[in-house]
Amino acid sequence: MVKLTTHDRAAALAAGLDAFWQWGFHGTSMKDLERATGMHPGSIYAAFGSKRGFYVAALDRYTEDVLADLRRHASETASPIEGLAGFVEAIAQDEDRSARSCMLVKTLLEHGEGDETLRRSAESGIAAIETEIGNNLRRAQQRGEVSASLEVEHAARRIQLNIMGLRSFACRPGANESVALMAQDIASEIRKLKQVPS
Amino acid sequence: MVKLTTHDRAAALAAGLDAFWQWGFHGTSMKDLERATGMHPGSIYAAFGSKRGFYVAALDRYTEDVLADLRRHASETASPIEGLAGFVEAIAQDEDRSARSCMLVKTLLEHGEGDETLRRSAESGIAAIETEIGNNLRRAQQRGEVSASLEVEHAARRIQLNIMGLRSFACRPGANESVALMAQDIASEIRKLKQVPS
DNA sequence: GGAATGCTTGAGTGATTGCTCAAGATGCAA
DNA sequence: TTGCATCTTGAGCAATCACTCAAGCATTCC
Repeated sequence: MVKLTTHDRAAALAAGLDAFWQWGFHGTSMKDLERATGMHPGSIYAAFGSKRGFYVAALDRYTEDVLADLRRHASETASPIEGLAGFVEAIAQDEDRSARSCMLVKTLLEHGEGDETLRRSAESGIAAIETEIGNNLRRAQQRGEVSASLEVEHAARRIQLNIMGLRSFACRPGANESVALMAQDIASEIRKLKQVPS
Repeated sequence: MVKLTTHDRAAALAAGLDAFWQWGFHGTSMKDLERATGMHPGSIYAAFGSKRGFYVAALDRYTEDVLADLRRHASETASPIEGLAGFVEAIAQDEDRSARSCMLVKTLLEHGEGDETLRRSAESGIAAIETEIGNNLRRAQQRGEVSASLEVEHAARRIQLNIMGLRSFACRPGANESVALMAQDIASEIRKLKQVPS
């Protein structure tokens, strides 16, 4: 068999994600994607089927990245709560991406009404992240770090809402310092979950 | 002098806002705007100068609407804190618009990088709303409803971040019930500002 | 009525959109 | 080397994009 692809699919996905992340789905033309990936139109269509297919693949990759990041923070401390708090604090510190919104929220807002495929794709990513946050909270319960009576799903949703807000807030021009403050606020609210009379 | 416009500018703005709100700037074509407003291209350009000009005018109108809504809620109770809490609760109850994101956040995310004009326009709207929330908090301080030591600007930003998150969260397909719960959470957090030892 | 004024009209502009596909390049087995 | 299979290439497709402008129209003043 011949080699499957000359172009590195992972690299193309990363470049495409970057472009879509900057300019959105409608704002990114195939010409932009050709420039970003260094691929010719035919190759892009061979690899991803369509512009929409490319977007979905890039979005899936984004979700994987976020999940990996969450797990990395969780593995760095014994405390799952500290892991979550650290994850939130890191959002404000990442210089490259702190000024960028959550790609999943961006997708949801751009295609809130209309493109069902992309909306579903975004929703499943958001649900996966919510589940992962919930897993951390449940682990915290098992360790006795957090009250057993905590409604995990509700709390996970609340944390995700905060993250969504934080990442959107971070898009405001010149919001750097206040984003850091807000991240601290949210992180300390997460840590308050620990302070339960045992 | 002849009559200035056959078409009602306010009605055109409302229709245009509705279209842009659904499909975003890039996702809404001039054809869509013609259908939505019932105007012909020439008339739209005579009234608003360009597609971008139309968008900015619609966005300004949106900001005015939100500010008016905030003031209405504030005027309905003697307590500014109750006014803010009621405003947040109402987001989940508005059936037409509860599934729609904040138009300002949508603009910010769609043009996070790139269109300076639209980004500035969105930022100034967000700043105006933040100021209005701050005014409410300051009024609450003057009434002794809230601690005089509350950092008003910080608290206003925190509330707005919550609202941004809530409105984005509300775009998730089938999130109605949990949006209502989240809105209750946020409203009760606002009310907690009242519980200060006097 | 006639002229002047200024909005409305919509066919049409060139540019750009997402996408295709025949031709060329490349790699491997025999 | 030959033949086959696969991948890459990029000019070019119809459709759509934002936008224009000369002609048509309604209104008002004299």
